[in-house]
Amino acid sequence: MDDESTPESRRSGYHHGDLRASLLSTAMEMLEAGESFSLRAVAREAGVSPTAPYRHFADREALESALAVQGFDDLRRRLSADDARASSVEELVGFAVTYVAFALERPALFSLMFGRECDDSDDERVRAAGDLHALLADSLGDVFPDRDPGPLATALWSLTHGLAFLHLDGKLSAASADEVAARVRTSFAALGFS
Amino acid sequence: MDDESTPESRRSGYHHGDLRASLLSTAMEMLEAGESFSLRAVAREAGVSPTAPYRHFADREALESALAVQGFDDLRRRLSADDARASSVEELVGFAVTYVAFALERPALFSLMFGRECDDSDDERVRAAGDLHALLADSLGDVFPDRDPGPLATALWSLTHGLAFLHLDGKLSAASADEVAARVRTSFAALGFS
DNA sequence: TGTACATCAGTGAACGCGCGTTCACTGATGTAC
DNA sequence: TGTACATCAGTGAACGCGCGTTCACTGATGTAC
Repeated sequence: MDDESTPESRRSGYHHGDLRASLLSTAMEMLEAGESFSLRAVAREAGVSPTAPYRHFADREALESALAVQGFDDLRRRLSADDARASSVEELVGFAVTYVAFALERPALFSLMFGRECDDSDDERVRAAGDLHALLADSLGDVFPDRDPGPLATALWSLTHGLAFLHLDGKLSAASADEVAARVRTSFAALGFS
Repeated sequence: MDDESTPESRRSGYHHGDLRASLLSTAMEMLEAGESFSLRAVAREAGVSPTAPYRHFADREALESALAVQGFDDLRRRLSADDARASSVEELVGFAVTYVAFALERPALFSLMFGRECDDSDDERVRAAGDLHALLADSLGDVFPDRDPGPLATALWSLTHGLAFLHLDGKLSAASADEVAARVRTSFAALGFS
């Protein structure tokens, strides 16, 4: 094995090269298309037998958690490329706009991240969710140093999360991403955050 | 048929008497137990063949919509037994507390009402959802006659809805219903509503 | 350098599951004469 | 009042579906001597 051999270059008919990564990206594409997925469907899409994924993931839930981890990290990076906190109310509202936009662009992934099922025994998942949470909590602490951050954090997170889900589930309709963003800003403004 | 013969009293081995109502209440019990259900499971539970429900519901979705209608009506009645609007901030916050409590007590029903799938072609469903919506919107108009009700309604509904879902999905944990109620009140208070 | 062998990463058939839905049917009920 | 008949409300077998998972297997790869 020389240094230039990437996983892809090592592919042969039988051995895939980097099936784990390939499964993850395939599954992510399916989520991004708004579909949910099954182990079998992912394998099919990746051009591999239905049982091959079991070499890389203990079970369906393990694959799901791996995707959730990517989702949490993606969302965090999108909120703040360099993990810089929000430092003004304006930036905080910007976070909310991004959060809702993320939910609408990648609804199946968002549901997977925040939907009912949640594997707390997956350390990476706990880490990724924690990192995201820390960014938001720290930002809030910076912007409102004088207020008890707990209740405010819960309230603003709930507000944002609710906006995301109401749009996702079609209870609040909007023609475009811009309209959604405007509604998020208006909602925050109606509560005095602008 | 005399006046005293209730549907139940007309049951025979073969004819059920009032299967439609029985299917609805069986399905509702399953939802209340937190399970989701299938047409087959409901039929099984009701002691009837898997195909019997088709006499009363066109398909699975029709049954679901009928349940959602009950859910909307139940929630509305629970918010306000006589459809009286909230007339103070305090009562408005009480609505939110009730809304979240409802979601946590009947999570599967709540998801069915507000979750992704939604049949807008079912008139009864549209009616029931509309009635609930009207109660909330009218209340808000009464309590804040001077403010543009739209943005505020969206914001407060989102806040409440977000609180419900974050609790449902285990992102906000609480040991008891009282704790949840307290968190709802605290959240509203943190935004100046108390 | 060549070879034996352990290990890795796939395959393919099969399992049992529950689902929604269709079909032709039949038992029970209500009604018109 | 009794009877013929239409209609209603069930049954039960069967369809095809996709799923997660298991199992014994085999082809490919890497390594130790």
